[in-house]
Amino acid sequence: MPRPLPQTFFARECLEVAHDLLGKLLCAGEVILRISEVEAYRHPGDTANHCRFGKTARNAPMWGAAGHAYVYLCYGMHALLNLVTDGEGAGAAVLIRACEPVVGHALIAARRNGQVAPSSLAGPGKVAAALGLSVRDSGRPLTKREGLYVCDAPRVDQFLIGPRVGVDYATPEHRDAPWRLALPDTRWVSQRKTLRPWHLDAAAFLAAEQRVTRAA
DNA sequence: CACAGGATCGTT
DNA sequence: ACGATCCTGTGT
Repeated sequence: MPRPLPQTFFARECLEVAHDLLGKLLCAGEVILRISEVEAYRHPGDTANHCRFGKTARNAPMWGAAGHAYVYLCYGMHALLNLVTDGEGAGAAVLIRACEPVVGHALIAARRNGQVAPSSLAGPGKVAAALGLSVRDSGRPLTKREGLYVCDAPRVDQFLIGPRVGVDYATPEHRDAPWRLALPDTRWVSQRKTLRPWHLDAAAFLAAEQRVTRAA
């Protein structure tokens, strides 16, 4: 049986963790999903970040230690799953936007209108629904062999990048930042049109974007 | 396949 | 008021 990734995996810079999460396995009870699309919500200076106005009851888990879930309700009806990164007090997390089904198709279908197709797992609200998560799960640790946890899988070198979805309220710099990452060659992604291939290696991408962070 | 519109509620 | 959204219906 797979073993949960340790807290040290999550306790790194948000965008680096976001890239590393592509292809990893998300496990919750009888369901296992392969992560195919993520978004990085970085330091509090990121004006798209829920932590941009400081600590509140809702976003408290995001300000805590890495390796915990931050689940919140969007548009009054959708639970969205984030994995907290960086160090305590950073206020950074990775939003899980899409996954491929691996194990538990019947249960996934039952939670997703009876269907398991790309359109039923591409979108952050759909992923949380397929995993059976709700806002009650916010703040739970990701490092125990129970509840929700992440298992290792090979790191991907080829990936797509693009702007994050639905953050028009942020400053232009953060609205346009390519902090949305996805697997190439999979149908299990949302909003593919605004994604483009990154042709250099991952280290070059991370180095360029870390520079943006430091300048901000 | 692309778009428009409604659902629905915690947070600010 | 307003979302880090989804589903359904309509029209190509």
